[in-house]
Amino acid sequence: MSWTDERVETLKKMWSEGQSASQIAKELGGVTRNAVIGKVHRLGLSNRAGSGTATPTKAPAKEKPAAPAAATKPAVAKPAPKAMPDPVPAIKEEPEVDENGIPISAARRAIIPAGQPLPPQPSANEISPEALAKVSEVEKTAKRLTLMELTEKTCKWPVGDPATDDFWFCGLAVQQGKPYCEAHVGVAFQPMSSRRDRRR
DNA sequence: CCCTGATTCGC
DNA sequence: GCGAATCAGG
Repeated sequence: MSWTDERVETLKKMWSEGQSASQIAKELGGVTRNAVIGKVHRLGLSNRAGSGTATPTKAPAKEKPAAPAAATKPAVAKPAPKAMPDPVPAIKEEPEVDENGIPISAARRAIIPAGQPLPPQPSANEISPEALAKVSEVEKTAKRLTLMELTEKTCKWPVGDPATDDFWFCGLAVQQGKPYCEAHVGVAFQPMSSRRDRRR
C-alpha cells in the first residue's frame, strides 16, 4: 500500500480527530501504526490539539519563528477563521430512559469523563438490536460502581437515574482507549449503518 | 502486558 | 519517502 491522496487525507482527518496511530492504521489497512506515525511526522503534523500529556517528557523550548520579518504583511490580515468543526447534533431532550436502560443526554453529559474526542450521540441513530440486547445483558453482570470507584479501566456507562438511589456505573473492563466496556461502546459508538437490510 | 507516540536508520 | 525496530512513557 502506498500513501495515496485519499489515504493521506484519512490519516490527516483521523489524526486531527485524536485517533491513535494504531486506530488509523487499522482503518487504513495495509499499514502498521509505525507507518502511520512515520507519515504523520513526515507530514509535519505531529502535535495534535489538546492535552500535551501524551509524551512530553521534556519539551525543549522549541520556538517556531512563525513569520520572519522578511515578509511584512500590510496587517489587516484575516483573523484566520480556523476550523470550527463541531457537528454536535442537537440532542433530543428525552427525560426518560429507553426500556433497555439506555441513558439519555442529561445523565450522560454530566458523567462523561471527557476522554478524547467525544462520544457521538446515538440521537436519531438506530442501534442494532444485538447491541442493545448485549447491553441489557451486561447490566446484569455489571459491577455497579459508584462514581468514586471508577477508574480508567472501568466502564463509565451510567445506569439509572443519577437523582435516585438506583444509579450506578457499569464498571466492567473498558475497551482500550474507550470510556466504556465493549457492550456499551457498541451502543455509544455507532459505525454508520446499524441496520442490516436483509433482502432476498 | 496492554497501550501510546517519537526517533532512528537501512532501504 | 517509507516503515520496522527501537526507544520512552502511561
